[in-house]
Amino acid sequence: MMRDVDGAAPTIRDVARAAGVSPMTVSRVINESARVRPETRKQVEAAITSLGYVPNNLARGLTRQKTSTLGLIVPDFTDPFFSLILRGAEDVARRAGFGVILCNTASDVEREDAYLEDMVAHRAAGLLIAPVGDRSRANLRRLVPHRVPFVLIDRAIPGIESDLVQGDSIDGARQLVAHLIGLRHRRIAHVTESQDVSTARDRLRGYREALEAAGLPFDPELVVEGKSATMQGGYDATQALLAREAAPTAIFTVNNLAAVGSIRAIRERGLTVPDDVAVVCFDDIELAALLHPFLTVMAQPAETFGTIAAQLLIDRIAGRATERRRRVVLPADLIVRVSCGAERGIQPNGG
Amino acid sequence: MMRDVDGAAPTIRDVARAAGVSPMTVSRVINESARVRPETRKQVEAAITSLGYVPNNLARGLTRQKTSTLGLIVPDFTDPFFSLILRGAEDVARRAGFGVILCNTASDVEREDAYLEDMVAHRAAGLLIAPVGDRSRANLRRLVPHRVPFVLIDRAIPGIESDLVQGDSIDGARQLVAHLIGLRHRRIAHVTESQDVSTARDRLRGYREALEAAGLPFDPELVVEGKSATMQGGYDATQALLAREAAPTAIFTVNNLAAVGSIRAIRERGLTVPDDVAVVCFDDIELAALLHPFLTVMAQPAETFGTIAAQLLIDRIAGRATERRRRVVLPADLIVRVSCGAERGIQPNGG
DNA sequence: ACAAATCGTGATATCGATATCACGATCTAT
DNA sequence: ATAGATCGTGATATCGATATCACGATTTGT
Repeated sequence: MMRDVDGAAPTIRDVARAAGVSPMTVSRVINESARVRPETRKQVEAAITSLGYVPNNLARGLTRQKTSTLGLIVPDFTDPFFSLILRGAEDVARRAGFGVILCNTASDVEREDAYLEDMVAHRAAGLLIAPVGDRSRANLRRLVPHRVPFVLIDRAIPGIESDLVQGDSIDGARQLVAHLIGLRHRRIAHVTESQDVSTARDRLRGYREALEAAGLPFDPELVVEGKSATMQGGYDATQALLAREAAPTAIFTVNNLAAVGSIRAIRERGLTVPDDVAVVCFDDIELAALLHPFLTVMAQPAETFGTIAAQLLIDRIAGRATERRRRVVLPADLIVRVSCGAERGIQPNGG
Repeated sequence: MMRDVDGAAPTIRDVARAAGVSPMTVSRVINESARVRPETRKQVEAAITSLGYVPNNLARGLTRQKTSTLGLIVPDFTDPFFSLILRGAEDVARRAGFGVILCNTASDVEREDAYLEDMVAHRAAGLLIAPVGDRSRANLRRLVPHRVPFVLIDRAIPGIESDLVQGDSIDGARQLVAHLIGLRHRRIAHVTESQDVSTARDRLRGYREALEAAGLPFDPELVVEGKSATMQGGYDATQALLAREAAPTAIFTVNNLAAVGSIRAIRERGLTVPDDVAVVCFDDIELAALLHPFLTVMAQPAETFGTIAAQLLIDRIAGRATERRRRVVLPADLIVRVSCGAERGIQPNGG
């Protein structure tokens, strides 16, 4: 077994000693910035590789008073929507020389707060945040005095005037519901989540607008708020819906995970999608769709959410941004598959 | 608009001044460790909240010569298998007071190397690594002199004697193939990835063992190595397979993503799964399965991979581990659904 | 009641890298 | 040829927190 000469990791001083120069010169070499005699540079580089020296980021960040780390905070990174955002953001960040710290809030405001404080403690250069909801407002406000720039993703928060990348939830919901109406559905339910989340509010609004545009009445009984936009939330809400006397013939769920739960609940009741109940939702599940093109969805360009948000943030960190907030709204695409019942022609099923 | 009194973030010195004590006393308060008069503590705590002070982790890490950050390095965190691992690991880490930095290598050895160096620079307390493959060996070796403890996840690397959490790929593959054989398949193909990856080697071995046990010949023509264990890899490999004269009646793919690609290729050729070609694979796709229980898989407890690996790592960091490496092998479960053709009874389709 | 132990607090040095200023050596311009 | 600019390098202070030692004040034991 080989043993290191020295137990601790080599420092810039060790390199300096080995190369016969001052630490300052080593610093110049590793930062490629200043004028160093080529000969000296070579000596230093040799010392660096022979010692396996890696500069200490902590010390660097401390003196420089800033790091090149971005924080990325999402409610759940196993959700394909968010994991795509992460991938997009990570890619752009890395290309720009930033490292990325990922945080999973599990839609828990306190956990979110803990992570935000963590990021402040780490002196992250900036944050990309898909907040838990409006209740995150206090968390984000606490960020301001620390001067950490951040960009909100997917969810807006009234009163928070930061940069923002989001989808067009209102119009997307309108389209989805209009599509159902076009298929002759009249009793269309909406499974949503806490109205604390801007996308949930917007989608509910789009739902109402679509009904109104078609001259259909809005029935509050048909809107059920699951505990969260997850399978469990969708499942529970749908069970409640189906237990009603006048059950809906179609359901629009606030996102893809809720739709999966919804479909489970429908099937467990012995009903069929789309024959008994049509289902549409926001956000695609790419893997599932490839295996079996089933779910009719309003697909958002999730990865692009991530890349654009990262770009906005990096611009701002670099001071390349205007003072004013920037708001990017990306359009969503209606992808018609089986679950809405469209392939059966324009025949209604509810009569 | 409110303006901060001071432009910079408050330091421990600012808190000390505000509370009328020395920085050392503030340090004692925020570390809850030492004896501080309750009265003093209260004053300090008041100063902390009023200033919104957050201790600087960089400085802390520098003096303490260690951080409470774990690095988590995976080939692709949009892959549901890895994203579950992440969730498990992140959960355990957080509970133990560790932050987590996530890195996506995109199965690129050089990118992996860059990330590892990053983690060393950050002085991460330890690393959880699902390596790209055996070619990661050099990367990992470079870690040793820095004394960064790490745990390998999912993939072993010959010659790297670290802690390791993996599934039983040999037996899992054996079971999957035996299942196909039990369904009377005789020409069973295997879509694999680079043999640089231990799981790919093991699964190939299990495949061979199952054939052997059944007295079936091993035909190298039926083993195709995709460029990667992704949809594209599975798609390309399967296209090649189906172009052969004696096409297989069943395909065992090295993982779930490859299976999705495989199925696409099969369908594009106008064939049906499982009637024309049966498909089985490693790793479940939970979301897809809930929507439509189709894929017959060998399901690994991915989240448990993450939790156990994190525990092993944290133990080691805390010095609570033995000197010897620990190797945890978790069993996989065969989940029979549609794609293998089992529901058609034991009727063969190939003759 | 008095020595000894304990308590609460502070002064100082340090972690590793870099910003800043300084300084001798070399180069440039006229 | 000589003043002035430029180059290459180093010395020193500093970033923010903490380890360590020190020291007066209080408590404890007998």
